[in-house]
Amino acid sequence: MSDRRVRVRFAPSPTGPLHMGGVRTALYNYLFAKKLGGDFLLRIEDTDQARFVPGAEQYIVDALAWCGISPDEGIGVGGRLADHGPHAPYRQSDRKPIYRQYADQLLAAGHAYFAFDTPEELEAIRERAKSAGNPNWQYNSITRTSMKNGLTLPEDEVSRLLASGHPYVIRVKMPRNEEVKFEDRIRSWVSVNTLNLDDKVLLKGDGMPTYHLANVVDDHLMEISHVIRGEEWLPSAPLHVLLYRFFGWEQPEFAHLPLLLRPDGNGKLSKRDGDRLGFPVFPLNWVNEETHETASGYRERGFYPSGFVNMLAFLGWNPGTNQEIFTLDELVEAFSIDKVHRAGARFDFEKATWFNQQHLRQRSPEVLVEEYRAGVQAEYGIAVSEDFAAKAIALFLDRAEFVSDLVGAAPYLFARPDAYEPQTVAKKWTSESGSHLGQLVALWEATDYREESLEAAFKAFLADSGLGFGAVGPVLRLAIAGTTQGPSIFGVMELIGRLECEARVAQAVAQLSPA
RNA sequence: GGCCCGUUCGUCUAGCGGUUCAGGACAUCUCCCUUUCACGGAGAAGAUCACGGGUUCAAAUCCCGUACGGGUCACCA
Repeated sequence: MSDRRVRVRFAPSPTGPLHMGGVRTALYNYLFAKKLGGDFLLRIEDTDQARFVPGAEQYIVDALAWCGISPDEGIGVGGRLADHGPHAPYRQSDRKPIYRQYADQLLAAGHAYFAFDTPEELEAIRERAKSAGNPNWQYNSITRTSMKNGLTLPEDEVSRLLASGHPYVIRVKMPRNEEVKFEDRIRSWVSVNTLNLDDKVLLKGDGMPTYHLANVVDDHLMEISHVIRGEEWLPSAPLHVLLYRFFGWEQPEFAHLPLLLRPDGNGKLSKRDGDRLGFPVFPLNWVNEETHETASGYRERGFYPSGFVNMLAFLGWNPGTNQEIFTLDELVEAFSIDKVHRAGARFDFEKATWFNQQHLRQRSPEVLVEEYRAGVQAEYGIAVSEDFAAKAIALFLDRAEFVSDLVGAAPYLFARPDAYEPQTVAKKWTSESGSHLGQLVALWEATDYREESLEAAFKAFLADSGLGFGAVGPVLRLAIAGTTQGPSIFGVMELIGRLECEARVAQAVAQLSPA
């Protein structure tokens, strides 16, 4: 549109935890801004005081910080819950005094008017209309002529009502029959006739602006160049276009993002879907203060922010190449708003875990070692060495999607088996098994107890005794790990060491081949 | 219901008038590797590009209808 500096904003309302759809909206804004060398701001839209939820703002800031989506301006810069930037404050409740003058400006220009109808009166009218067969009564260019407002009341009556403190709102005076067109960056031209639009409230009875006024005023004041938001805003975009026109302001470019759909059935993914579908819908855990219920988050589920963000980016966007694994910085480089898909994207948790698996494998070894050690400490209360961690990771990385898999998949690295897989015992453990293991233990005694040596000695034993791998291998696994699943058993043995291995063999023999 | 938006394998998507009887990824299945489980490798199956009309020498790609899906219709964002 113009050559002004790219400035975008993410403007959530603190009515609860931010869900993943919101995070994706923030992400696309961020990617767009960073790709174009612009600014990404976080503004809090808390004009509805009734719906304010304590902790929600902090949650939003924390969630974005975890994802690495860092605001340049507004709230949450540096992960802190404070205003930062030349257009402060960035919390709309703190900007309350600003909006009135703009509503007055519209009033003076004849683009808005006072309305004195109470919520109760409106409710009654809607009820009446509904029973008369009109399910959707609107305060619009037709009905306003029979309502209690600045357009129908005599001037002195309006002044009297205003002076007497009668509650009122300020509504936009929607033009009667006009085609409003704007070019959406993702959907191309969108056009709506004002016949279908109503006289939306701009300034509420409590003096607070509604979203429509606040968003237009703030976007203008904060020099926002592109409004990138969810598709649920598309129906009210024409109103916003009209407001820019009424104010005589340059209109930002619009881009309405496709919605995230539920994996089951239909409809958009909502906060209420929570854990009901077996996966988190929030980036971070959220504890409901009233019910004390916890809604689970991707972070606590073991996701890396990079994997989570990568997955989100691909829900509705694609670089046009076959590359799917991206870091945040790579996403910035590859991102283009024009490649955002138009249709809603159904979320698939399995693919989400695949993304994390890919990111797990791309972790640097040093970082992974530290994550592993911390995980083992937390899970088993054991401090393992870096060397141990590195070896364990090498052994288990191929079968893990999360760090927690690395830690949790092998409890037998940290404790003796307390049970032996019954099916395998029944199938593989014979009267000879104890003797075989005894001979192996003796053979291994002479080795350095490294994976290769253990395996070599094992093979030599098989050759000498004429036994097949199947006769002894599973038995050995059983004795050491209790299960037949897992990586090279010799690698596991090296890790846990000779003493422990011998003790485990003794335990298995005692339990499975009682003398 | 009105208005708006959308519709390519089960899912996420590539494709922006011809070189595509549609490519990739996840999931599924088969085989190989591994006498385990994974990983990896090779392959298979899976989309008459929602349907119907046009436009064009030529359409998944452009236009119009229809169907279906979604969003939205508050002094909520």
